[in-house]
Amino acid sequence: MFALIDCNNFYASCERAFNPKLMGKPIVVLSNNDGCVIARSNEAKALGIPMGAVAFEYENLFVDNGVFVFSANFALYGDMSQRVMSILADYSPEMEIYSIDEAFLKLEGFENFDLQKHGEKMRKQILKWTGIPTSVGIAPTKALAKVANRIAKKYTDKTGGVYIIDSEEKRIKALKWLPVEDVWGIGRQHSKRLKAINVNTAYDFTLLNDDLVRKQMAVVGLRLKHDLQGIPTLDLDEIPIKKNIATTRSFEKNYTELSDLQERVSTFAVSCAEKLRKQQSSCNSFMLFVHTNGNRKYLPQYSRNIVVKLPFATNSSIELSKFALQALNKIFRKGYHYKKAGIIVMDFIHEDKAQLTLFENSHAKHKQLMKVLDKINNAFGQQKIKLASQDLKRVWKMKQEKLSPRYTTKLSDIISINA
DNA sequence: TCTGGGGTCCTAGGACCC
DNA sequence: TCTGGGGTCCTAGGACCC
Repeated sequence: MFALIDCNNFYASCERAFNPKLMGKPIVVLSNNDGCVIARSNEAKALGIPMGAVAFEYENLFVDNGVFVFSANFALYGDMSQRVMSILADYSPEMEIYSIDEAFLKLEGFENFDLQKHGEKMRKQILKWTGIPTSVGIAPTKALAKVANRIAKKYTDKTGGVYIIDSEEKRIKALKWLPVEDVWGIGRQHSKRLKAINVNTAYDFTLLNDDLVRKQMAVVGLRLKHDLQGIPTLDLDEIPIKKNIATTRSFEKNYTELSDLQERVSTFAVSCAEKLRKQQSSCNSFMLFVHTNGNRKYLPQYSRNIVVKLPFATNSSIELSKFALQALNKIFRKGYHYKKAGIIVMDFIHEDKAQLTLFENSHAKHKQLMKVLDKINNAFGQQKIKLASQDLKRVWKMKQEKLSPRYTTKLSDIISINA
């Protein structure tokens, strides 16, 4: 059996965990630059605030309904996620961290366990130790565990937050209940096409013949169908080494000068290099893009990307930044209002297995240097040591007007309690 | 004034090889 | 009238996820 544990309204719940006054109150969390809504508490959902709502368009509704609004506090959410995951790791030797707020556990050899109790115990412990409410779905396949999780979440009172699909009747009942567009792996495009041929529920989908599914949705769709039928097809992905890493940002205002973009791009490159080193990868190529604000149709638009094949694999901040700035010079055009840029590094190789070339190689001393750099930045806070090409003065500032304290990762932000 | 950021996988088609 | 058959690698684009 597989269990899927999903944190309920994760970002909103993190904010609430440190601020009990928010219990039962509507909460929304905004994206970077306070742009749009990326998380909502149940109370906020009930007010009809959709996912992705543009914040300034909903300002009145927020005020009128006493909605508590937060800027995204990823330092807090990341740390809370780690706490939840480390608790879950004790519940099975095989675990896949699927996203910041979800994990699959493989329950192999748990035949003599009462899985309902096992699930309830997880929920209880996570809630007690972190303050985060969760839902648990358990089923013979990953896709069915997703379905079970949905039921557990929707009918928390009835299910105790844990739902198990362990019989054919339950499987069919669950699939008939689930609209096809809510199936994990069936998005907007596919569900539109499926509905056109009168496939409205997950159950209808499992009745289609293989060839049709294969033709319309490729092997991905076919695997999903089998998994929903209860034939285990998707297995745990245990050690996810990333194949691409990106650092991209919208700017708080428009940039017109090359020098402004240079500072930001250099910082994006440094951030990508740090993430590469964290998983011991080096990249062989990267893509840099810049573009203007697509929502400002009356301004001249410009959007360009450039893919750069590096002469050697690297994860050195210095080298990556240098190449990124060269690339920026190639695609920058004067006279535009730039709103967003980013770097995506690709084509990875283990940092120790990089092929040496005859003429040019990653600077040998950089490896040591980066080690020291990471150590210092880890100990004294991110960005303590920067490259000169980065934003040393840091004149820019992300719009984060409603940022909560970093309760768990910053010494000065830790709550004091008078007892 | 104001519109996020990060990933994965698959397929078709082109360029190239023999 | 009629123009082969088998590969690989790469890229862009589309679909999906959180």
